[in-house]
Amino acid sequence: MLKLTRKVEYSLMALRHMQGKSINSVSSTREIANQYNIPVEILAKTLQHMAKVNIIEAINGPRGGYRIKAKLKNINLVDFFEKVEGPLGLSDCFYDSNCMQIDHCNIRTPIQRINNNMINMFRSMSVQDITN
Amino acid sequence: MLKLTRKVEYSLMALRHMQGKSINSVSSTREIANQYNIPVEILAKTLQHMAKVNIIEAINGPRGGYRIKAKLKNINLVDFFEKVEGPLGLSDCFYDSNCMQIDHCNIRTPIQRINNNMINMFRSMSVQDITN
DNA sequence: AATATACCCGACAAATTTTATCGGATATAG
DNA sequence: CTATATCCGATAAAATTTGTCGGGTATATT
Repeated sequence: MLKLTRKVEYSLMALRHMQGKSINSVSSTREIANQYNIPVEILAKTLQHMAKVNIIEAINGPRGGYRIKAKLKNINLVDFFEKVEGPLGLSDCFYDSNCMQIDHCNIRTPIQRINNNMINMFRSMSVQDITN
Repeated sequence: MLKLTRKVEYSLMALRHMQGKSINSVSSTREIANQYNIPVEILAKTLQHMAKVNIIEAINGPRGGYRIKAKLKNINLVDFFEKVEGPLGLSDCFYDSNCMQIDHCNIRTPIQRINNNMINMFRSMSVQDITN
């Protein structure tokens, strides 16, 4: 409960890796996977996804790879988590409402308060705060 | 990702339910399960567990049930989550370290910072803040 | 043009975690 | 005695997360 997924972790690790390199150099999937002991195919998907949502960009062909495209300083953690993993929320009922308890639930409002606190906390941090 | 489990939700719902009743009256598993549309057997286990960690206490026999035992005001959410669900942490590596990446990981420290923020946030709220 | 390297992507499979069920036990009020 | 309620380990089902496979496209280099 309350854990990051590997997909998010791998994404952050890759971003941090790329950020340590000069601006125009690229990092290949294999290079990153080897260095951090990540299964190549999983990392490949993860990076493809980050490219699709424009956080990084892909350079095809030999000597290709990925490099950072977005300004990491301008992406807060809520945006990042949602781009990588989908909607955020301590309970599903805050974004998708077919819950058996919906009519009887007596803790929806209080949990929403905690949820808001959590969201605010994540929104106050940028991806760069982590990859730096 | 970052969701509460049903066990935690059911626990909070039950506590809130009990808190709405007079001090010495008890609530049976069946009563709570019916009212909030929770599978009886699951709720039974959940309540048994809460009794074992002394948050509530069980009264056996007919006309028995559970009632609140601890001062909910004095239990912060970190303690509560850990009593109900076990250790808390955005990544396993903060409490159990057999991770393949441990020697290569480049985001351990930054994630620990977020983790601390989250923990502090939860520690600043009591169970009573939710059940009231 | 051929080749080797690297990204692209859908479908599927394994593993893990969460959620739920079953069966039979003990305690006690009436 | 009996009915109601808690107790509890074992197991099964469901959902989610994590990982694999197979075949594709793009392009730098020779």
